[in-house]
Amino acid sequence: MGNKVKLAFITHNTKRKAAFRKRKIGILKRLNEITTLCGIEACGILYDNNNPQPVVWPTDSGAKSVLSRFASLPESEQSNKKVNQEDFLWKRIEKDFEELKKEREETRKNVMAIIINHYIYTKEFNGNSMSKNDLNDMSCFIDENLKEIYRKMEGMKIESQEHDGNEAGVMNETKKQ
Amino acid sequence: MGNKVKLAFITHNTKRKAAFRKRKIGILKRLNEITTLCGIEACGILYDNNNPQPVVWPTDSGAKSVLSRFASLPESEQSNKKVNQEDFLWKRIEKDFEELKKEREETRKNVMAIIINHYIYTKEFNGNSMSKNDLNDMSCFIDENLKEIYRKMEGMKIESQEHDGNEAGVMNETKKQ
DNA sequence: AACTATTTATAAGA
DNA sequence: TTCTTATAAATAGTT
Repeated sequence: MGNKVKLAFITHNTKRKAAFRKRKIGILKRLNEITTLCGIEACGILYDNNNPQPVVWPTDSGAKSVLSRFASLPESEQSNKKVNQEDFLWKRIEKDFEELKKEREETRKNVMAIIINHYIYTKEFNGNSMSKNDLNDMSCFIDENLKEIYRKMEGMKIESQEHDGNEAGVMNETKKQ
Repeated sequence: MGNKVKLAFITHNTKRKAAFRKRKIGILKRLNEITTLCGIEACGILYDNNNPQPVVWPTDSGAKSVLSRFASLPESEQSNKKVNQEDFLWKRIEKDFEELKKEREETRKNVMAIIINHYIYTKEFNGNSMSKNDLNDMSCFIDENLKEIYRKMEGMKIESQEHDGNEAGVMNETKKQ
């Protein structure tokens, strides 16, 4: 808990969304605090990925009034972040799929790492380098374990996504904020 | 030190300015973090009373130079936790696979949600309830979009994991923390 | 959503 | 202003 987190894109979908939810609140709160405490004007705009409508602080109109002052600045510095629906749609979907691929690769690596750790532990292998024999032994160990894993995970296999034509069900999908 | 402060205008001049200086940095840092961590776009504008030029994030170069200090945070905390129990091994592997399944389901829902949002946006549908016609129209819209998506995502499909017997390569796997 | 161990921000003092 | 430090606040992971 409260772990330090590396300043880099969080690939894990659920974790990233949780982080966004929490941090969004944090930023909005701080904007509210600094304006109240220091008597200044400010605004903030956050583009939630799933939502073409950005989170705007203080309010749309409040932000606009601040932005109108900002309008006197050179065009390039203004928030030219208008999201074209079409672009947005594709960008977001591609991203989702990319993340899923990454996630899958990570799972594979995790499983490998676990097996290797397990090997090191069970064999009490402490050497700095592996002999030909060690390597062979480890290969066998990994092979056995992988087979076992995939056998046990039978019901958990990730099938490819299919479009089954059952659109009637889509109305039941939860709409993302 | 670190006293709690009432959420109200700080009348003391020096204190208020000090608070602004510090909190400005805090907000800019958080904007930088949320955009990096969550892969979203955001911007923030702060009007310092004494300065006609607002602090602008991310485009203002001054703000960026402040943030550059935070760009490279210490990252290596290699917890050399040994995975050391049979139970633990299986629990972790199962968890990894479970997460991957969840991830996949989430991606599907995301795509659905995006399409539905897109429908509502493009059709400018504002009604509280849908008529039979609306529903039908929407179904067609979703259907077309899904087909398009799966066609475009052809190369991104998530195949099921296979054990290909190529254990020689495992030594190259990056071990997770 | 609520909890809690940590990390991070920050108010006041030096 | 910058640094230090005690305390408050945010938040990552978990349930």
